[in-house]
Amino acid sequence: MQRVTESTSKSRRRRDIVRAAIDIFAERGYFAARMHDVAERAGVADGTLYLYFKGKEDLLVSILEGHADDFLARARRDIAVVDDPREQLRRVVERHLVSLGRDRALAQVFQIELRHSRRFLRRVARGTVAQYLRLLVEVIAAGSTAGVFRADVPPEVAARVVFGAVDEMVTAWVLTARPRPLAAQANAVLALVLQALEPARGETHG
Amino acid sequence: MQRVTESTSKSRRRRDIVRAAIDIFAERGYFAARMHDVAERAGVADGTLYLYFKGKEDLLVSILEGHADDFLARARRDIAVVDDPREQLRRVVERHLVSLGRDRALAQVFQIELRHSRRFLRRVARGTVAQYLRLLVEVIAAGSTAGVFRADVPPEVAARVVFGAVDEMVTAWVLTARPRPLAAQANAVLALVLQALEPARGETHG
Amino acid sequence: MQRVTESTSKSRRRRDIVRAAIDIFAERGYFAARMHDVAERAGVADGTLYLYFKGKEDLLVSILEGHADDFLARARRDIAVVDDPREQLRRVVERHLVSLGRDRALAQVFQIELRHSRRFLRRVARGTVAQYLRLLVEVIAAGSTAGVFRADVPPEVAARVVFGAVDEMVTAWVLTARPRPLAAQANAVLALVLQALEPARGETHG
Amino acid sequence: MQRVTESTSKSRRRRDIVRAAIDIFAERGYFAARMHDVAERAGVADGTLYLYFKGKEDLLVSILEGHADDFLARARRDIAVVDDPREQLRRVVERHLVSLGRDRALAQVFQIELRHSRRFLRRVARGTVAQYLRLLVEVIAAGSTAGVFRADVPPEVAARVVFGAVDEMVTAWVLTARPRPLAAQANAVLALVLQALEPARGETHG
DNA sequence: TATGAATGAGGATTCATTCAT
DNA sequence: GATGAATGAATCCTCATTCAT
Repeated sequence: MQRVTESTSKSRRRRDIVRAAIDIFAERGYFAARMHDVAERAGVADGTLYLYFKGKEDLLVSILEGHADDFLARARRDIAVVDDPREQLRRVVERHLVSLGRDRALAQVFQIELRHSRRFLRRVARGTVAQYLRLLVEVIAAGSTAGVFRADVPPEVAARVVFGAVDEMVTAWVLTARPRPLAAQANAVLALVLQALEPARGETHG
Repeated sequence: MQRVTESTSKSRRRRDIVRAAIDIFAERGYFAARMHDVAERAGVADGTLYLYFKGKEDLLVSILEGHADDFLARARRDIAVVDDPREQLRRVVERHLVSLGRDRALAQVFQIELRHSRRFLRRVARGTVAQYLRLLVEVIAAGSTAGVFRADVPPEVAARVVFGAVDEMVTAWVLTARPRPLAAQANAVLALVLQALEPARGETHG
Repeated sequence: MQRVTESTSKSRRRRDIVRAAIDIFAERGYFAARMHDVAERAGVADGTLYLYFKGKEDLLVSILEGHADDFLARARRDIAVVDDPREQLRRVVERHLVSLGRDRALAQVFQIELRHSRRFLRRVARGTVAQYLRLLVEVIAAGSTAGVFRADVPPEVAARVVFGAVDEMVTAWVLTARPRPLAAQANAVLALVLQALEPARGETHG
Repeated sequence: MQRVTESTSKSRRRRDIVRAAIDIFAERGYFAARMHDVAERAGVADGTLYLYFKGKEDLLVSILEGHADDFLARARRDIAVVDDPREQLRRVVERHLVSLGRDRALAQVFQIELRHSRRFLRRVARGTVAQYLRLLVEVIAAGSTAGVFRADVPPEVAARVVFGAVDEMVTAWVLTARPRPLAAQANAVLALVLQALEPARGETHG
């Protein structure tokens, strides 16, 4: 039992630190943020941060990894519970908008801080975004095969277009002073995205 | 006559510095780039940079403004020479891809360095991107009125979706080690974007 | 009986820690050495070190005291068992070289780590070295009286010259990658030292 | 002319910084010394130190090199002007004691700060001290050949014994609160050293 | 205009030590 | 006694910018 308590207290503290980092990074930006601020917000001493993370950069990466895995897992589950690729796409896009739409500070870190340099942008692009794109490619390819999505555009390009459209909505939302809920825009985006993927009007399946 | 020469030499030097800055920022990233590196590449002394620009940040902003205005002017001209909104959209998107596709260092600065912080991202979003979006909104709205574009989605959302899609293509290209020409992807993106904007199948104009 | 056991186990653990400290200090140097390393090498927890020593500095001082007293006691015994001051000097110098020559890590701590700052150098100089010098002064003064050592040089200076010569041999040995046994140089050093102390050629004891 | 002025002012500033470093290192010790203190003492800004030296360690090494080269050059000249190896040795030892004896702060840096770690001790041992020992070996070997120094002890050992003896005098002087002039001890040390090197009583040359 | 030497603010990180368990 | 997680003080160095020449 003691181990459970220890373990719980340890991961709780870790979570506290990550939360503090998200908020501080979102408030001041990654570069302007001082580790001391993060420690203070988390209610620990400066040195304690280094018992849980290798350094400032590791803290930023941990934010990414901690949330990206979770998002991807949920998105995969979304896909698993329905068959229609159009419905799958709808759910994934909604998940994307809802996930970030409910934590603005986290969204700021994802849309801005995690892309502050080529190195980081690349890390995100090759990690989370790459996995996300693979998911979209699968859905779109399946839709093409099933005849509900067009087949005349490479699914990789289509997936990237979908991602870019949604990602841009999130970025715009993050930059807006007093935005409407992000998820409120889901329907409009989906209307466009789903129509973009429809089989060409004359296109016949088979 | 001398004034002309001086003036010419002056603007030549300015251009040299901006070019050096683009290359250095692209190579090392904005933060890692040192003003000394820029001065050296431009073949001037450190202090000379400050005769032409207020500082490092101004140098970055100048890159944006120097190229954005030009791009926007050309895009407006593109629109002026044809009537069909679909063709207008096609030309603007192509212009976007071609403009950045022919100067990779510049594209890196646009897609990465100019977005390294919320402050800069916002500046771009409220400046160049805002104007670009207005252009797209005009085209899309005109298309809706003309019945060649759907009217059931706010043109602001549609414009942002188009921009996000194209922007994502550019970013992906910038991050690719040995990419195919950026413009080669124009047709696929346009096929998706144009279909996304088509009037809904049952939709009637008027 | 239990007290004996406890006490034994206690001093054993103390010895383990000192040994670990000697080795770690010799390997990494006093400053680079971390208390955590010492604890790990000794097989105890970090906090345990502080049950036996006041701190890092105390650990270093303990190395000095633990071995210096022993060395001085043995040197005094060496002197006690022979009468000829020349033989006494020979034995003390040999003892010096043999003592450090058989524990290279210890020698490194004595020759280097214990002198890393003026404060420490002074501590050694006023403690162990001062006692050692007194011993040499006694021997040399006795030799002068007995007419076997010169009397025209202050015994304090002579003692310091002897110490300096031997100390330098040890330091050189400590810095050599694959040295010959330190004691192998005893004869050459002694030949020089003993001749240095001989009565001047024309000098008569009177 | 301007270049001369520039160059002069530059090397003057360099000298000022080195002087400040010697004094600060001697006062507080290398580790306790803060670069800010050195800058303040030298009358320059913190950053200026880094225009002349790579860092704190380079500053320490520069003290060594700046003075060691000079000392060695002078010692070589001392040797060149007399023929008798005994007189040569006398002059070198006197030079050693006088050089350090006239700048106590410098002597502290040489005897203590430059030996604060195995790395530094080794650097000194392989650099300046090694060259110094070579010098002594030459003198001693020449003396052996000439029959004025004993030949039954390796000149390398003899040189090291001489160095050790003198070095220890300097260290003791550095540690003394209100010492007599260091050079005052030259004669006593030389009396010992020179007698140590005399040909063995029965030894015949050739 | 051009130069480039000088300036000085600013923060991540380490690790000896403590003390609640 | 033993543990080891938590503490927090303390500083070197970089580099954008200035300004005397």
